[in-house]
Amino acid sequence: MKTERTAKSPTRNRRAEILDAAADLFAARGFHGVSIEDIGAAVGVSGPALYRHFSGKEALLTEMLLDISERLREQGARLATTSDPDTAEAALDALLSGHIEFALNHPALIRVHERELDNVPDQARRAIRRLQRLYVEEWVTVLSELHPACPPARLRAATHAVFGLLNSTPRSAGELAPEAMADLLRTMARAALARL
Amino acid sequence: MKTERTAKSPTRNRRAEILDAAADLFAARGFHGVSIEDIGAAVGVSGPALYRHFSGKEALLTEMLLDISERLREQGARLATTSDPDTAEAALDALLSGHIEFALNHPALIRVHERELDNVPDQARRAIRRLQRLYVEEWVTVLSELHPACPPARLRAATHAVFGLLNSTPRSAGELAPEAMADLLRTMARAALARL
DNA sequence: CTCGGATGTTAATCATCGCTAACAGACTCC
DNA sequence: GGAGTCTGTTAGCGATGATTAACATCCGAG
Repeated sequence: MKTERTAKSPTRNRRAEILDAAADLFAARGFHGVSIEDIGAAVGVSGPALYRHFSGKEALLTEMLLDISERLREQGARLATTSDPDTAEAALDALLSGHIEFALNHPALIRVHERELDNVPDQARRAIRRLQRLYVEEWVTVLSELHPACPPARLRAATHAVFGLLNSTPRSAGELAPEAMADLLRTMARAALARL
Repeated sequence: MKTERTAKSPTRNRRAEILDAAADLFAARGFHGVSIEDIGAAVGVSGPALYRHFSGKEALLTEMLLDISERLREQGARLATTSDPDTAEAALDALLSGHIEFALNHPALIRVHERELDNVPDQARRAIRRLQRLYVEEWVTVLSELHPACPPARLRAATHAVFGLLNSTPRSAGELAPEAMADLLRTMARAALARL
């Protein structure tokens, strides 16, 4: 175990650097609108150097989307259950705040996550969709406690609609200060979900 | 003026056919993910035949986005003023219903409108943005009557957020029947905009 | 030292794509 | 019946882009 961390550390950083840069580029111009050269240039290396870290462009996107979906799902599972198990209200608030924070801190990731799922190979796409579904179900579970009479299909659609609302952040960027934006989104989402 | 209409009618249909097919393809795979060949194949002709109707791929997208933005703006201007000029409530409801109907009837157009603005040439992009801005301002004007104390920046951000909510339709397609979906979206949007 | 792996570089390959060219059938109008 | 326009077709050109190959460099371990 002697030198393991020192040897891998630079690699890890490079990978993360590449993923970050690629996320920004994909968010701005779309997967097909960005070349391997572009991504390389964004991190200061040029072109085929990326193949030392990823097996290809699709693999890069795949890892990005898997990571996002996994983080959201994990966060969802954590927030929906831990905090104050009595009130579903509290759980919903936690989910809301968590999602808003993520969307405000990582607008590029949100955008890519929303737009580029179709460009990932079949098998990985299924895995990503599964994670997304689990995250949605976390919301639906909480919501169904607040609205027992509401059919699940409607709750699911409502959840997607709220995601659309919360994920509007990257499109209205700069209009409002982050805290003001967070407050606005929380207020609107809570109201939207209050009566279903 | 003798033969003008008969000569142009088939052309017009072809153009519309191409725009429709291209909208579906762009919505599904993104502008750069669709080839001229693909679009041609979708309408039963093959490849370069499209150049008889459009000067290029970018021109096709440009016309599509200009048309959408223009339709929304026109609809916005009409609905925000005509119906019951007394109550801003009624105007907001009209805007909401109009937008929901458009989103449900043209999910592909909504998706393209949301995603592909960056792929249109500078000059046209400015024109499209102007139309979008006018449409947003229509909403902001109505909202500012309902919430006089709310700063315009917040109203603008709220409008974008509601668009995000309403435009979530293409992503949660098939979960709910169209009328049920329209009802849900209207309910949620109204609630989200009730308190700002 | 020097060997080996990790990380880059440039040059070349191969496919795809947007677009143009050259040519052909159909229809209208004189 | 032939000229002209509209709408297609196929072949080809030039550019771009993903990926691979072949070749350097650095650096830690033995």
